[in-house]
Parts: sequence; structure tokens; C-alpha cells
Amino acid sequence: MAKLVTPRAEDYGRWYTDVVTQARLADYSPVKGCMVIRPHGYALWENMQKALDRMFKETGHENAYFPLFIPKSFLAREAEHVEGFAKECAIVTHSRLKAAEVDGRTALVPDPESALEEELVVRPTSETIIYAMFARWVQSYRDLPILINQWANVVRWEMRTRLFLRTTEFLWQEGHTAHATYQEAEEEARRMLEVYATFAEQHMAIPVVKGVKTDKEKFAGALRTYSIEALMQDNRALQAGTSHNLGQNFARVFDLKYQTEGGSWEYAWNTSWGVSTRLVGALVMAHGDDNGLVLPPRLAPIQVVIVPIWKAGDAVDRILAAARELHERLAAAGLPARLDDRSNLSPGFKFNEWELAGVPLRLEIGPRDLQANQATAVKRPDRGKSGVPLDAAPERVRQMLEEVQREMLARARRRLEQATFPVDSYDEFRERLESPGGFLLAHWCGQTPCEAAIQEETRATIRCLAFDQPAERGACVRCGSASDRRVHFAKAY
RNA sequence: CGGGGCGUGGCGCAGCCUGGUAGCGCACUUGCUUGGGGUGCAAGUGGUCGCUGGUUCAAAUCCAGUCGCCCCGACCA
Repeated sequence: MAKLVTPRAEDYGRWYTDVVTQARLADYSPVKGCMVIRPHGYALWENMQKALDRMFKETGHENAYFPLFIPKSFLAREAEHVEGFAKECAIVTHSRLKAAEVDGRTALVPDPESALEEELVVRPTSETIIYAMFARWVQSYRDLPILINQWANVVRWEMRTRLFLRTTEFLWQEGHTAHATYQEAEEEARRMLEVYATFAEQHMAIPVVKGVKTDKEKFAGALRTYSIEALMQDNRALQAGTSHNLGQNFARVFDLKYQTEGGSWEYAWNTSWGVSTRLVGALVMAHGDDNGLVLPPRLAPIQVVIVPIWKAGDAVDRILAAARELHERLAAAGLPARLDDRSNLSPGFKFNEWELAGVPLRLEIGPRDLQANQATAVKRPDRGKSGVPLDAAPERVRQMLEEVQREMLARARRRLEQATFPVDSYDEFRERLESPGGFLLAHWCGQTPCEAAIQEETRATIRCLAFDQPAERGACVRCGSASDRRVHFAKAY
């Protein structure tokens, strides 16, 4: 197994790939740009799904499913939308293959006879097909709001891919809603952003900056885009979730209208919001270390691993029996635990293996522990050791898992605070962006050309205009024009 | 699409400069051993060196082409 390099090193990308593959979260597949999510990685995604689903249901949403294929003409209807996605669409042109002679060999080629009358786009996102359906479902104001979520795969033909962070095909959820008023839609978009922020902090132990995107960065076809922005350990930002107020842009082109109480006809107001398997990558980059993955207990597929330890001459049977009993009691208490009783591997090997996999808590049980009627608990993030009386094990383990969850969030929050820094001159901006990086709080004139020039010159983008950023008079860090607030700049993934 | 790097057993690599018919570590198999931080010993299995063509008595090695991958950018969740 290759030795991991430190997360801070220049070769952060290599460290990231090593952790993802060695912790068996995912592998590159024979299909370029597409990954295989392995059971460990998928279990992590499933835990995220469960927690998110619960939060969506609590806010009144229902799950549904729409087609993978979208008629090309649907995509074309909303001008900004098509411009944003046209360059990265996979498209289906034929419905069957046939054998044919190519360069003297028999090969499979698309059967020209089967060319589709209208080509089908593999969904890069589902606004168009979903709002086309909403239009059929809605006649009256009584039919609103519609609050739908879809768990699905989407395809975006990106130029460069990276496990979890950007793959050609990825898994996500996309929420789509229709409302009678602008106000309701706006509240919905903001509500779901809050849901994402809560999920990131409480489950992923990743603190985020909430805010609104600039026009340049907003979703293609949206009135306004909100996002949560997280900071990775190499001090680059990652957009971890988005929520859009789509206004009436899609309602107009798909004729999504309703009759009001007063009898007149109005276009509905839409929102859409999503998070993807990218969050798994965020978890790796936000918490991982030299020993591999570090998973927050609330999302870890295995929260506790029990490693029995013995020497020749010890009462192996008694140790194993105690380990099994401990395992059963933890399972009975609803704690996802795993007993590693493999006899051909040394304890040290197991320690390293489970640490690489990110298991938040390890319980060692050997002769010395048995003597003291305890197990030795070791927390994954800092390897902090303590004795756990066997009698009180489930309760103590639960407490320790909560501690780990809290400590991980606290540590990530400290990192975020330390890496968020006000800058007032362009020189300082460029210097600090290179090292140490992080979020640079700088004034900006509000003009897109200036924003684009800064990106061109420094590779920093405006991540968002944070909600909690106080008003403050100042001068644009690049052009010097008046500004009334600082915005979050960073290099981003 | 630009810049850099790399393709040699399942994984990580050496060998290439200076051609002579493939080697190391890990993993895997078998047996014993060991066990509180990647146990140790022994015996094994597995590769036409990315592909195509050229030079040569002889190519992993030299030449040309081609395909693929990784990293850094542009694009993006």
C-alpha cells in the first residue's frame, strides 16, 4: 500500500486520489471520466441520502422520478439554460446498432435506419422535463405548491474529471418546486439552502458560508442562485450545495400557468436545489489526514470497530468471547459496529487499515483490558486513548462518538476562521491567495467585468456574497470603485 | 484544447542513457510462526514490457506514429 503524502503538500490532488482509492470509496472505471463507487463509498452516500431525505420530508417534499432522456427541443427553450449546458451534453441519436464492414473488419455501427426523429439529451439536470410535466399537473392555484425531489444520475461531459468532485456521470438529488408567488419561491429557495447548511454542519461536520452567487456564477436560467461554500484543507473552496430561485423563466417557456382565486392566469414561480456525490469528496478533503479518511460518526457506515488482541498463552477464547459480547451489545444499542476477528493479521495492521477507512472509534480488547474489565477506546481524529468500562460500554461509546462529531466540527470551524482573512489591496490579495489561500474578504465594485478580470489575473472567483457579511464602505480591491460590502473570494474546485 | 509527467504480473516501481530475451517490494497461494501500531521464516503462482510499424543477427531498451492515463490550467456540482 502506497504511503500517503501529507494533505498540505503541493501534491494535494495525489493525496486525495490515494485516499479515495485506498479507502475503497471509488475507482476509476473503464469508461473515461466515470467512476465506480465501491460499497464503502456507496454506504457513505446512502447515509447522506437518508439524512437528507428525512430533512426534505420534514420540509414537506415528496420523492418522484422523471426520465433520463430529455428531448433536445426542451433544453433549447430557455435561452440561458441551453447556453449553459449545450457544451457538455451527451446526446442519443440512434436506437440500434448493426454489423457493418469497416476497414475490412466487421464492426458495430449505429444503424442509419434507426436515426431518431428527435435526438435525446441525457439529462445534465432535469428542470426542463420536470417543468414540462408540472405544466400538465397545474391548472388552479389550489394545485400549488408542488414540492418534489428526485434522486437521480445526471451526465455532464466535463473536460477534466476527478473522483467524486467532478465525474462525467454523477449521482445527486434535485429538488423542484412550483409556487403561486415570488415570495413563496424565494422563501423555499432560502429554506432549502438552510437545510443544506444544517446538513453540512451537523452531519458532515463541515461549516459553510451561506450566500448569494454573483450574476456571473449563477445557475444558467435562474433569477438568483444561493450556495453553501466549504473550505478544504488545502485552503481551496468547494461549492457544496446550491439552491436557485428560478423566477418565472421556466414557467414561461413551458407554459406552466395557473388560474388565481380571482380568475386570472399567472405563471408559476419555480425553485430548484441540489447536492451531489461531490459531498463525499468534500468529506475526504475537509477531514482526511496522513493516515487516510476521517469520517464524522453521524455518516460513518461503521462507527466503531472492535479489535481483539492476544499473545501466545493468553486465554484467546475468553478475549474473543468478550469481544463478541461487546459487539452484540453495541449492535443491540443501535450502534453500527464491526468486530475484526481475523486471525491472520496483527493488531497493528488492523489499526492502520481501519484508520485508513476512516472509522471514527476503535475499541481494543486484550488481556490487560480484560483484567481491568474494560476496553481501550481510540478516537480516529487524534488517536486519543481512554479506558471504557465494559459494563457501561454502549452509553460511553455513544458519548464518545458525539464527542468526535463535535470535535471534528469545532476543528473544521477553527480552520475556516483562520483561513478567512480581510484584504484591502490587490497586491496583498494576490500574495495571500497564493499562500496561504483560503477565503479572502475583499471589496468588489459589483461589476461583472471587474469580477472576470480578477479571475483572469488571479484565478480567484467570488464564491458568494455571504448573508452574514456586514455592510461596510470601501473601495473595490481591483478598480477602486465604491463598494458597500466585502465578498468571499477564493480559489475553488 | 494548452503545459508537464507516465504506460513493465493485481498494486507500486527499477531496468531504457550504453540493445543480448525481465527484476524488486507489496499483494496472492501453501505451511509454520507471530499478535498492545503496517509479524517473521520458507516454498510457490502470476508478465509476449500500452498498441502499430521501422532499424538490427537480436528491441522493454533506439526511431516514427498511435492510443490511454495522471497532474497543472481553461469549463463546471
